[in-house]
Amino acid sequence: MQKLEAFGPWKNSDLEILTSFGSRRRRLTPHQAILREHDSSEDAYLVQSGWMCMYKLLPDGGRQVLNFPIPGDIVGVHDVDSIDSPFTFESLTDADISPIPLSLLEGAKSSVNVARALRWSAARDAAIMAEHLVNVGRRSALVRTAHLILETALRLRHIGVDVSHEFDCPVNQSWMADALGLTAIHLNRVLRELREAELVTVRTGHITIHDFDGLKELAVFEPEYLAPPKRSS
Amino acid sequence: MQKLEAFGPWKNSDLEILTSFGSRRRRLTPHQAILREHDSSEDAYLVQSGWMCMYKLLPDGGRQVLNFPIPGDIVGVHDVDSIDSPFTFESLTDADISPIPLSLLEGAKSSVNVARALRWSAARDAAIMAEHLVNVGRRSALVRTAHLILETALRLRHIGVDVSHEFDCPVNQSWMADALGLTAIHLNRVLRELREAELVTVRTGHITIHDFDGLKELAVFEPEYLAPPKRSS
DNA sequence: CGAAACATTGACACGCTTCAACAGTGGTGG
DNA sequence: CCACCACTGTTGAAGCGTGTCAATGTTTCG
Repeated sequence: MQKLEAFGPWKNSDLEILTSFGSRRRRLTPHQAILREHDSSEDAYLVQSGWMCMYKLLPDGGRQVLNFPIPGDIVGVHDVDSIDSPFTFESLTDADISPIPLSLLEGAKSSVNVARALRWSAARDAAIMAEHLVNVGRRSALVRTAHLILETALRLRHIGVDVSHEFDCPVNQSWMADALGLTAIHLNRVLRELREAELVTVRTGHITIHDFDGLKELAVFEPEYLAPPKRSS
Repeated sequence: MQKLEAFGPWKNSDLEILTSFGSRRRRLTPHQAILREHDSSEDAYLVQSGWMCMYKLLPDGGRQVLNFPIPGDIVGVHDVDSIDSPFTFESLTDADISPIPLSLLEGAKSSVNVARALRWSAARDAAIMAEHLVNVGRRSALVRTAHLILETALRLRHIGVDVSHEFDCPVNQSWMADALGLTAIHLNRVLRELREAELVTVRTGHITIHDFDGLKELAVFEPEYLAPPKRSS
């Protein structure tokens, strides 16, 4: 809701639709898989609380995390006819998610405002993925890590989390490494560097940012791709 | 059209819509930028002929290629309200593209068949991007390169190019390296390895596959994510 | 013919991975 | 309440894959 504020003003009929997205609800414990690679699903999922994770596995056991969805994110908007999900989708923590039938999602687009919000959400997810690819393909481990931390902080801020100094982040070093295309061991050393540079401290479940500007400068972070939409009225 | 065959049977009204996508047409010479990062655009683009390229630039001059769109691909389906494109979109060769107003694209979804085709196209692009991220994040240079070559071959096959033995590919080593997150120099060595293993030969503008199965095995290539939709009738 | 873009090669440096070991931490059952 | 265990995090040493720098070859095209 926080995330969608900028789309207002909302009509009552719109709000009804948005509420309907949350009508069903599924409570999850950590590491419960909602969707596995090649699974098919008639639902998308709105994350209501908790941290989730989208990833792909390799035959050799390797893992590439695509994204860490947080509350307000919608996951799994695939083609209805396509058989398989391209990724696994599971909980990282206790979490609540709302399955949304894809047919309902399609129908909801009859509201111009809702359609616009969904379009924006999809566009933003694609932009995040593109930036992620740049991160992994073309930035050093240090910069890459700083970038991910900043992106995460900003995404949290957009859903109302105070991130100015420190915030909860249940992503452990293995998972973070698998998002960054690094080994957990090397990530550990990178995190030490960031700590010793007095930029940011990552502890289990918790991130403390000591020097926001310094981090931004190191990461050459340009936040536009995460920006909420301009109020169009 | 070739790509969309599986969506049939098409009604005449559907075909009219598809034809309308190609009504305008813009002819391009190599390395003409259609869209730059942070540009805004009211159009998406249907590639009619030629090879295109989507990429992001870094302040230090680095470049990460996101995709090489080929005929039949639709690029730039962003949120109408969002100000900026997350990537640059330019021609690699002589090319023809059809700008499609996003409003027209939205309107076209009133046809169930067209809407379905567009949904599938978007889902597929996302799947390609996800696989690309896995490639760059978690596979060795050799495997990664093999994978990109196979993906490219298959995408060409889906639009009717005979790819069984050899095919044209105007992507030079610099661009290919920037797609793979490698330096052009190292890619050159990797290509030599692939050639000496008698798997594939990449020459300027041309790729010859000597051993399709060997390549697939090396790349651990799973083609499902590129698959055309199941005929649903 | 000459110039520009592209491809190729060698030597060397460095970032990241690998393997191995150990320390901290939280949860569980005896 | 404590002992134990699983999970997570931390550190060191060594090796390898990829990047960097510099030079040369090759192709294309005006």
